[in-house]
Amino acid sequence: MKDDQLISFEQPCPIRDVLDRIGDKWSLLVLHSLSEGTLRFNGLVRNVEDISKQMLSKTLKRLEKDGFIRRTLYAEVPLRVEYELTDIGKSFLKPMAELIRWANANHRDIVLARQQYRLTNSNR
Amino acid sequence: MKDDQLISFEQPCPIRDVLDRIGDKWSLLVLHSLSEGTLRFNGLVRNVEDISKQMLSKTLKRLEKDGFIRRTLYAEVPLRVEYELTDIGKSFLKPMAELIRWANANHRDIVLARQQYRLTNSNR
DNA sequence: CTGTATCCATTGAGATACTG
DNA sequence: CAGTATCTCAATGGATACAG
Repeated sequence: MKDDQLISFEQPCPIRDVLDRIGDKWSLLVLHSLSEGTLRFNGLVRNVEDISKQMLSKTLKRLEKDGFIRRTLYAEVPLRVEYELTDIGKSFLKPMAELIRWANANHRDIVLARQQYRLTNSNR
Repeated sequence: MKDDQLISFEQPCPIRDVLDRIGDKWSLLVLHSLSEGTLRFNGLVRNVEDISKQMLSKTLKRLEKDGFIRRTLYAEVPLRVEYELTDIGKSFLKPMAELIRWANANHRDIVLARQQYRLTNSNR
């Protein structure tokens, strides 16, 4: 596949479709949390900084629906539910790590560019 | 840097900050369009499938503000404006290509997982 | 040619309270 | 323990018309 054909515009566009899932506020953080291993619901609440139970619930459902994670219910008392990455989820860790690495490495430059932009366009 | 420290929760979290910029609907497609070289406004409108002038304008402004692209105005008649990637923008192409490659490679599996999920949970 | 202004519909996200 | 229901607010995105 040639580089200039990386983005396909067939319906639905894969990159658009994938971005719609992981481009939200929490998905990447949840996936990262699960990269170390299985976690329970409240474990994720504690592990993912500042996420509410409600947003975690929604995020987990979407990720499960798209096959990134697997939900296992143990009918015990009290209830136990475990979340873990599927093969799809695990394979996604690699490009995700690249993205995170880039973000960490370049965040400072972006912040500086933003400041410079504000200075240059203070005459708005 | 250890892998489990890839995501920093310092304020502001770099990955959150970067995702907020490129996680929207058009940024990635615009950056990809510019990866081949300089383009003018209407060139981008033609190049980026289905984007409206208004969304292109907003997207370009954000990308410029964050230092991903550079806008050059030529005061001719008629007006000419050129957009091109900055060094930050160019360096971002690498992790972006990884992401796109993954999306293209795994999109089919995601669609299948989604169908399977619907079948399994038809008793909702 | 290169945009901006305005209005509107949809979605994401947070707070709180409640359930099996 | 593991969620859901409801409400509200803010941000995104799209259509159309207008402007320098």
